[in-house]
Amino acid sequence: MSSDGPKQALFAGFAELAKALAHGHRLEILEVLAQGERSVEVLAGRIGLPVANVSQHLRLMRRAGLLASRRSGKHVFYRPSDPAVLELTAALRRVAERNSSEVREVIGGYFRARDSFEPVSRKELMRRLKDDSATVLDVRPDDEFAAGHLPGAVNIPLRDLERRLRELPRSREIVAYCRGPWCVLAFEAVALLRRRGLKARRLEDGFPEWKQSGLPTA
Amino acid sequence: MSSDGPKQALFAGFAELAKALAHGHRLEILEVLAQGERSVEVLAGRIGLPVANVSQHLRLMRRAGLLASRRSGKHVFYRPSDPAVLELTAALRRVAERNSSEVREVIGGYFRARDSFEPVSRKELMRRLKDDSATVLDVRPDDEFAAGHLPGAVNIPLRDLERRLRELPRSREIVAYCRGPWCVLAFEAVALLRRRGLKARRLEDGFPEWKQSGLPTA
DNA sequence: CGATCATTCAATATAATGATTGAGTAAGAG
DNA sequence: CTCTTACTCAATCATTATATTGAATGATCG
Repeated sequence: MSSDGPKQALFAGFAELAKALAHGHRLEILEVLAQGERSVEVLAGRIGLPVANVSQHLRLMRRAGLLASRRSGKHVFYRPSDPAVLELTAALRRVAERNSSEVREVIGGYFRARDSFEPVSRKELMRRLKDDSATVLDVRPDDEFAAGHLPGAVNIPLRDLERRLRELPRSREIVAYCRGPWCVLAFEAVALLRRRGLKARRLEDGFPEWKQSGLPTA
Repeated sequence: MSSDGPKQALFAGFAELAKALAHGHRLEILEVLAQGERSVEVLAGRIGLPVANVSQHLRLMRRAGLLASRRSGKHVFYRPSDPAVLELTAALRRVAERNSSEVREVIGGYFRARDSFEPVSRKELMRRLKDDSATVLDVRPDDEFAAGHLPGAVNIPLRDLERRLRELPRSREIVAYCRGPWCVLAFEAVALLRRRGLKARRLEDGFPEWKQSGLPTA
């Protein structure tokens, strides 16, 4: 795995870590785990892959040092081994947004169309929470909501949003969020709400970023 | 390259970027390029690989968005496309230092032995530059020194250090630095200087980090 | 223009990675 | 103790990555 000198050995070690990140499914797994620890089975269901395959990816990431796991009864729960792991994925995202033509294309094509208005910053949302001038909507699945969410947030998973529209105020502005800056759920939610005539905007990123920036959670 | 939804397309794009980082030689190339732009040939010589091989790696990284290039006469010069790229490699390093057992082993085995005293922080070095209580030693090759260095630094490439020892003061403390936090050159330099009875310590990281933190350069 | 130099491209062999399948293991339930 | 559940491991095959070689391109210089 390592060549001769300590220099090469170090770079090989860094490269191992990067390899562990270098797969779409693994990044997707990491995004879900950023919401809170999960069992292999739940993860597999969430991202639509066979359990054995997810188990392989998890093992690889654990070996590389990205993940930690604990056993509780029949279940094994995985989680990011370190907050620095989330900073690493954030750094990856930032570079990709700005410098990867493929990524910029997707952003320009899909996301831009659904987000004609500016997203709400964390700071601005904090202000609006204080003077109670916005309804915060969490569109993640309920188990992720249960593992932690923004203070005062209402949880309506995206798949239920259409038939539970009446639970939302028509006059107040709604701020939707989900797993992270490019999580599709919040984009879809905002688009749906606007089509139905509600005032909706999107939080600039998701729950993990909110939590990591030290803001209060529930 | 991308599967169905925009979500998968995005993750695939992020993964492409991570793949471009996921090779020891490519990280080594990036470390050199972090010092300043370089031609393919010089790079190949610096890290000891065939030119064609380096060219392949460079093309791959440029396509992924990590690098930019410009042609000048017969030479093509490559450089990191964005300061965020260096932040990304720094994030990778941080996670590896703390969570990769392989990396921790190399650090514990090789580097720790050569660095029994604490490294000097950028802040501390700034203070000591102001009251002129330390000699700053840049042990990188002269072309990297020429492309930018710490103010007042003396350049003695590591390979010349032994025979140019008399150029260094025996009474003042010497602070050595090179390309980055785990660059071997500075470690070796400090070890050599101490063996010869000089007072030497290592800067906590290298020139790119100094520059990126906004401190003055020459 | 032809020679030379720096770089890239194309072709190839070798090696590593990823998904799938089915068997294996650990913990709890009955 | 056996059965079920949740996960991991091992083996396979298809795909993709890497290094090497030699040929092709692009730019300068005599």
